[in-house]
Amino acid sequence: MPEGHTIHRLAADHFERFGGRPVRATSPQGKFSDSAALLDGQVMESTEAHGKHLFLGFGPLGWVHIHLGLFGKVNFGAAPPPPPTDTVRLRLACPTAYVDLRGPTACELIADGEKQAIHDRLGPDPLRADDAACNSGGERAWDRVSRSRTTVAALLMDQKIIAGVGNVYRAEVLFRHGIDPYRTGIDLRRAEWTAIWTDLVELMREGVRNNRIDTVRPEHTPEAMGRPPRVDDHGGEVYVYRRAQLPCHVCGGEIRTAALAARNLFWCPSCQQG
DNA sequence: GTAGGATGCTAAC
DNA sequence: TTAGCCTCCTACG
Repeated sequence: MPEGHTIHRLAADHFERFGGRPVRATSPQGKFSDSAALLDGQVMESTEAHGKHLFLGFGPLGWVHIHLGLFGKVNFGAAPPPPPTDTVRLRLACPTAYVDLRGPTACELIADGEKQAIHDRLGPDPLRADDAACNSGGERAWDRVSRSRTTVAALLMDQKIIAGVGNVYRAEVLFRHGIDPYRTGIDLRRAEWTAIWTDLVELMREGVRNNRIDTVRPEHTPEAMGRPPRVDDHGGEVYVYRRAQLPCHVCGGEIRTAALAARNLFWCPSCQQG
């Protein structure tokens, strides 16, 4: 689930249900009990996302900083909440709704300064308004990308360079621009990077709206290509992600996979030669 | 029932 | 580069 679009969506969903109201906070699993006791009865004043980091603002008390990691899950429901299972790290509840957090890499109560330190070590986020505006984030990322001998596939996953992109968006955006994932940053042209950045802004915004990742252009949908309808098993329509050894939707060639920076990379060698 | 993998990241070597 | 963290789901006996 969790790439940047998921986290921005979670920020909005938390605020919609709990924003401006006092919440009940518990940690059935126990690992967040002390902080939950402090939060209990406090007002959630704001919510915010930067890359894959979620911040729930509780005024002078500080922020709940949540990072889902690979396994973390968030589940919203309508009141009354069912009895929590023992894996629930944090449950927040108000008279109308509740939310359960399970398996996060991080769930901690932090102060303003600690929150700022997290922002400082993250790169620009295509989903943050000031980064998207006038391509300012894209330009900032280009400063680093254009000087790097690292592959573009690895750069896209580096949260210091660009925040919020995960394994699905990296594979898909490279396919959409016909870029060989093994090209290095220093070898990319500025126009290619600008196209990647502006595409990510659009794709990820749509990801927030739909709460899933769809990357297939209208002219390549099964209907447009005269092929039977399909469902990718992670819930969105994509070109290459987790489609190893299947035929490319565009050229029919075989999608390849390889380990890169401890993650599975997927690409179409014939469509991505640029 | 069990093993293994997954849209992530960090610390330690 | 690797191990470790945390949970859920699928594939396989």
